[in-house]
Amino acid sequence: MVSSKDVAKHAGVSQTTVSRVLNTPEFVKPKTIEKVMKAIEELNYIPNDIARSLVQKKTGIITLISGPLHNPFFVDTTTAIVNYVNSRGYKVNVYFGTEDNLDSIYNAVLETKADAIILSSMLFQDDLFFKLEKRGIPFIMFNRKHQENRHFVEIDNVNAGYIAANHVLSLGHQSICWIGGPHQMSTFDGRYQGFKKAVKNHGIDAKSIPTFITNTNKKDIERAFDELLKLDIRPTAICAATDAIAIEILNLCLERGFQVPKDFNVIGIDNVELSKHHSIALTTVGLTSEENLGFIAIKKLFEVMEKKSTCIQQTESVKLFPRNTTCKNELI
Amino acid sequence: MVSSKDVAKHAGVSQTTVSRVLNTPEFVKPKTIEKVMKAIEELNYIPNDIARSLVQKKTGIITLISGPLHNPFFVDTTTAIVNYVNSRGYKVNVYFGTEDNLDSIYNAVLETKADAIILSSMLFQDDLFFKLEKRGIPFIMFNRKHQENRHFVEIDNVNAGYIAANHVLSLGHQSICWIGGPHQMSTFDGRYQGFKKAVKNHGIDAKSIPTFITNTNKKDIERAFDELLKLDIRPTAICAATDAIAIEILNLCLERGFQVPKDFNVIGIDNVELSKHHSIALTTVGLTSEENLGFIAIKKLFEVMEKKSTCIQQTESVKLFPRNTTCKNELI
DNA sequence: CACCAAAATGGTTACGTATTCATTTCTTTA
DNA sequence: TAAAGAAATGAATACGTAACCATTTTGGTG
Repeated sequence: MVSSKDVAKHAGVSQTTVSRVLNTPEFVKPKTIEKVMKAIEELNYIPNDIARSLVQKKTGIITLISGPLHNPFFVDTTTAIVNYVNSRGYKVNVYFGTEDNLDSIYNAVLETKADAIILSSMLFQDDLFFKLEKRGIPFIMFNRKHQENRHFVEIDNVNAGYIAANHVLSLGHQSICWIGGPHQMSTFDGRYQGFKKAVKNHGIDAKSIPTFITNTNKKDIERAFDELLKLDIRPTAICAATDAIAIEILNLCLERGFQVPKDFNVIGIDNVELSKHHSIALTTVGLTSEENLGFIAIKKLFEVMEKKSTCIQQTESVKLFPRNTTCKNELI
Repeated sequence: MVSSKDVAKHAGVSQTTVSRVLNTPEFVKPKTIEKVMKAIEELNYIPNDIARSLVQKKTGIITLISGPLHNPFFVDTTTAIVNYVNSRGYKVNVYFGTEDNLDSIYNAVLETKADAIILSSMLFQDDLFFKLEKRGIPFIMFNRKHQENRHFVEIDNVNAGYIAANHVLSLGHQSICWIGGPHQMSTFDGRYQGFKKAVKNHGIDAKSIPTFITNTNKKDIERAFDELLKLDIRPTAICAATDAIAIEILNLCLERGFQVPKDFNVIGIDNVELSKHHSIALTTVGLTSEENLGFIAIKKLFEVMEKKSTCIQQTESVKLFPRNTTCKNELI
């Protein structure tokens, strides 16, 4: 391992000067720069970023705790976040959190020196929030928020749920249902609140509406779908809390020989890139803005790191994206 | 920032002992461990992994240079790689390489102290290969290989191309075409070689077959597809070099009002997770083994890091996965 | 030519840990 | 109880860089 000392010796200058050539060349005589650069070249010297981190107390690393990529939402956000972070000259440590591995991820992350953390895995009540605040590293949540109501960027979940339910109800569907995830996550909770509100607005008793609260892995969604098929009155429209769930429902429908939207209407929330594919063409609710939620969040996080902002509390507006998985209820 | 020295002082021991408590507690008296742990607790001490990296000359970081996630192949490999690396207690620096940003990624990566590198972006002739060997860091390529023929895990690309072409030809399609990427990438080159071989085996002059070599972003694929539609004899089967291309072709077909497989048969290569979705149901060619290619590669990389292996040269066998985007040519 | 300010360079230290080697303390056994 | 060996601890150092402060060199001016 060739160090800046070796370069210094080889160039006949001090290590300090080598450091200056690389960081503040404007304070070094051109001729000296030349000498040092030549030595760097000849010795094939590469600065040790670890040593630099130690002395500067900056790692240039952002930690991302994302959900798994089989959820297309995280495909979009991970892309946006990683690319933005790298374009800013930082590195990204990526973790894909699931129910199983979150604890070990948190342990690893808390023992890692990163300049900031961006995560989506936070629960509404989560000790992690306080651990992070105690740790003193800037952090931001995207998609989900904590009950402390700080450091988050989310979509207007309540309104999204409302718009989704309202859409299918307005299309004449009398018998609808909800498939969502655990309400410890602000996302699912908010969206379901909005869903219920729309249902009530249409004069329907929310309690009469079949509601499936499930984990979001494939198997559990399938289990919920099987339950759904057993209902006495089979719903004509399925409101899914996320596009990921909706797209998996789509898959299950086709697998079982049902047609969408003929047999079932399906609507999601998130307006994921994949939902735009013409083989999917999922009706969904998503950001009014063109920007990706992960992108909005990571930009905000950099603002915090640069002390331009201190506390982020941002809720983005949403709108309907009608596509081919919903249609007027023919039975009317 | 509370350091191990602070803990030492607070516990009334030396810094060395603090270090030992954390790393080799079997050499420390139980009572001393207790004292130190109490101090760690009280001071809320967290070891500085950067300082540790500096002295141990190990960062615990693996660099992953992947392709972009809008390519579903990289969704699968990134998932497999990141999860495996994290399960081994390492961290992953992720980059998504495109035509535009590869140079800056390489610069960043070469200046980053990682314990190893796993990448898919290598060209068949690529200076990067030699730079990496010079750098002396273990590295492995997945999906693509370099002409030096070392450090790679790939699928049997030639056979994959052969199987794909053979499949549609055997279904009675006389007029077929090829859409692939630049041949500087071993993947595209190998697959096209196999495609041509199958064509010849069916007594067709390979030169008569329309061949579109395109960049793999959405716009360029669309451009190729438009060219395809202008052909005098419109092909009934489209062989795509990757599932990513095939799935985008699917999208374009539907967008333009064509039906698959009625108007066009489409076949891909890679057997990407998304291809199994019933809305897509893409016929494709993929690994015989159940394991993901990224998973195979990252396991091999760890073997190299542990000096169990030195040079990886692995080609995995493939087979056909017939689904709904291909069918017998009705015109026969 | 002498002097002074500005420019350029160098010596030393800190960052926080693991490691090496030396020293002290404890345990066992004759 | 003394000696020898084992167990436990500590002091000093290295890792490779940036930063701070001190020193030398340069260039311009009277």
